[in-house]
Amino acid sequence: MSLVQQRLKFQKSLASWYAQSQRPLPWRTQPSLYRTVVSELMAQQTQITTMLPYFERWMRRFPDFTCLADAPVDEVLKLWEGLGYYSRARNLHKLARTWVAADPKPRTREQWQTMPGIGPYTSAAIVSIAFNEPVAVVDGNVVRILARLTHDTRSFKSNGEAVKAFTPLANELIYPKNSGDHNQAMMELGATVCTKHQPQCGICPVARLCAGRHHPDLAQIPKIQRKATERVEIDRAWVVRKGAVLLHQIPASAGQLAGQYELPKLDALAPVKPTAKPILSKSRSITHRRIKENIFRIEAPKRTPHEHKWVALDELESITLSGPHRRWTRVLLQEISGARFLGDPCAPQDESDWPESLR
DNA sequence: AACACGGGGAC
DNA sequence: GTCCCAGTGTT
Repeated sequence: MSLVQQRLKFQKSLASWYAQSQRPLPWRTQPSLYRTVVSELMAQQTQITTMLPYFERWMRRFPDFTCLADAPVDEVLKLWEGLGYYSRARNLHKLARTWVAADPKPRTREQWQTMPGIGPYTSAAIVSIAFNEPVAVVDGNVVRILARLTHDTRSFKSNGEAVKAFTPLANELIYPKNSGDHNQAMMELGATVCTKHQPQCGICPVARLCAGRHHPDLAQIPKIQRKATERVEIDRAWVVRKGAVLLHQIPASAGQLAGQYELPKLDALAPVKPTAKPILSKSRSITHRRIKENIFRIEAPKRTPHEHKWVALDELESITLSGPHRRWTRVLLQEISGARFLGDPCAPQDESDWPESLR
């Protein structure tokens, strides 16, 4: 008997488990279209426990589409600060303005998918939860559950391949009378029972329908190939003179961050690496690369190198620091100037947010 | 199809 | 350290 043939049992077992065992998340206990949209955007690539306090704070400040649409973008970004993937906040803000202006309001999946920040996953989540449209969501949780239920040991080239592979089955299994809860139940099961590490088959409501249940390799499913993480280390210089900081302007010929400013690379200014420890070390990830940046405090060079420029503090608001360095450059700037970069949503406002080395 | 985009939780 | 998280937009 295939899983699809037993889908009624599957749906029923899942639904009654979800009714009893779901976590009381704020967009479930007090549902609305707006809260559904905000929660789905915030939850993209972000664990629920991480975004939960942000969601509560957001709802206090922006309780509905209109309040959000009326807010300045800087304030929107400020409340998103720390969550990462800031284009989500910009898109959510744009979406609110679009939604308020729309008449009639978007309703179908196709209409929602034209909204900024809304792709195949989020459009399915919104229309199934808010409008009971029978469309399956397929995220990392659903892929993991379905691969294990069918004991699918294939190796997928990417997450996108895996999502594509399991979308038809996910749609076969959906419970059309309550597709919103069905979708949320699938994700809840993946988040709390069918977890990547140590799946809790003993309490799984659909264990008896699971082909992978008794296989020792269950926790290795699904197999999704990842590019090896490449590690890169970059040393940068922190040079201050008379209330100005030395920055490097990325050439206009550069592809991505052309014209923007960044902290200078250390070897462009100092022939030998300082013996003192860096005043700041931060790592960041971009796709398969892990970049560690060390910032050293050094003395001003005799000559200002090509493409470098002294930027006075009162000019700083008018230049664009390249995204990756923005937050930490502002922190350092704040230290020397004592200024509060109130206009910069990425600048930590409290001393407690500063790195240890600067307090 | 591949890559940029963040920061943190869990192991 | 590693992997992954209620993915989307751009090239």
